[in-house]
Amino acid sequence: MMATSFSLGPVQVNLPPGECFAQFLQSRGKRVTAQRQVIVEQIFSHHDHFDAEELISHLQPLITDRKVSRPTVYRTLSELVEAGLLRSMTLGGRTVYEHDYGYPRHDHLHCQVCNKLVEFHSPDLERLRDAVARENRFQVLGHRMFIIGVCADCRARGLGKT
Amino acid sequence: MMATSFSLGPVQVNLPPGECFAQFLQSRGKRVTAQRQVIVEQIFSHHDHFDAEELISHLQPLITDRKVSRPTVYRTLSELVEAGLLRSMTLGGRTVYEHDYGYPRHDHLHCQVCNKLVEFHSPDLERLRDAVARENRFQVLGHRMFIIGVCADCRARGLGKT
DNA sequence: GTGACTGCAAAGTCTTTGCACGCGG
DNA sequence: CCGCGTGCAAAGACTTTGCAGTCAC
Repeated sequence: MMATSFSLGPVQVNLPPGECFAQFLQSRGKRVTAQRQVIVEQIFSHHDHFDAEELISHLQPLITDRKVSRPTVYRTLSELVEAGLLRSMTLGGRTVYEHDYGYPRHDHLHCQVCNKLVEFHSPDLERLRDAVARENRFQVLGHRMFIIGVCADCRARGLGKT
Repeated sequence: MMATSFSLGPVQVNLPPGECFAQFLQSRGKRVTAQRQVIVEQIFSHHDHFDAEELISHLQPLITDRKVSRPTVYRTLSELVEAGLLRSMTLGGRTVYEHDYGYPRHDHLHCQVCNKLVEFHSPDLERLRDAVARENRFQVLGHRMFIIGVCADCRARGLGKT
């Protein structure tokens, strides 16, 4: 029985994200600082999509107390992507992040009205991707797929009729 | 036999892009100005992907002569997207445009090394998209799919080995 | 101890906006 | 001639960088 309400369900992982990040840092001769720890903790305390600004607003008290600064948040986000803990995508000009550790690969439906991101997973999409890449003699590193549209809620509210 | 070298081949259209844009403008009570005309002409003079900065550099003489300004280029690009003549996507923080008039719908392989965009078309992808959207009760407006990888050229040059 | 990390302030990059003049319809 | 469109300058949104003090190891 699952206590989580993730739409795709968690994936088996050995270490909590913080540990994993610490190992990554150590393997690079980087340091495990209070700032990096608190940022990872905040990020993995719940599953959602977020951008730097949203993360910063969640860290607001720490920012105000000068315990964490805006540049450090940006710097740490890059490191987390490097470490494979986060995935990043660009959505309407800003960089949006999501968990890529303890969470299955997936793609998104993007509601143009409420800006919501809904996740889905499709093995067929990956097969299609690999086939196309093969035809074009591309080495696949990954992909990004967004289905753009209007979600059921917004349609129900009559906001998608335009 | 085709004289064009487009990777996907042109599509039948009634009007040249400039005409089409003029009609769009008129239908909205907007004006057909010299600036708008020269910008559309430049954009559709050859088929490629470009961002605002690249377009501006192609228009450099006109910019220097104060015949066209940077804000006008941005404003016109938005109008062309609205008019359905261009499609836009965000790639690494900047907005990239491509023809969406007289050219078939397609998706892209994106080479991480040389930054090249290679086009492909897959009806299967659209079917998959529609099926996923239906499952999630989304009204489909479109999609964006990027296959991220390393192109054959870059791999041949040994640049994809990391 | 020493060098990586941080906060701060400032700069960068891309894009948008306010405004007064100019020109299309 | 009305008012949309323009160039200009400036602001804006988001992100990065230079630097000197600080802290992890």
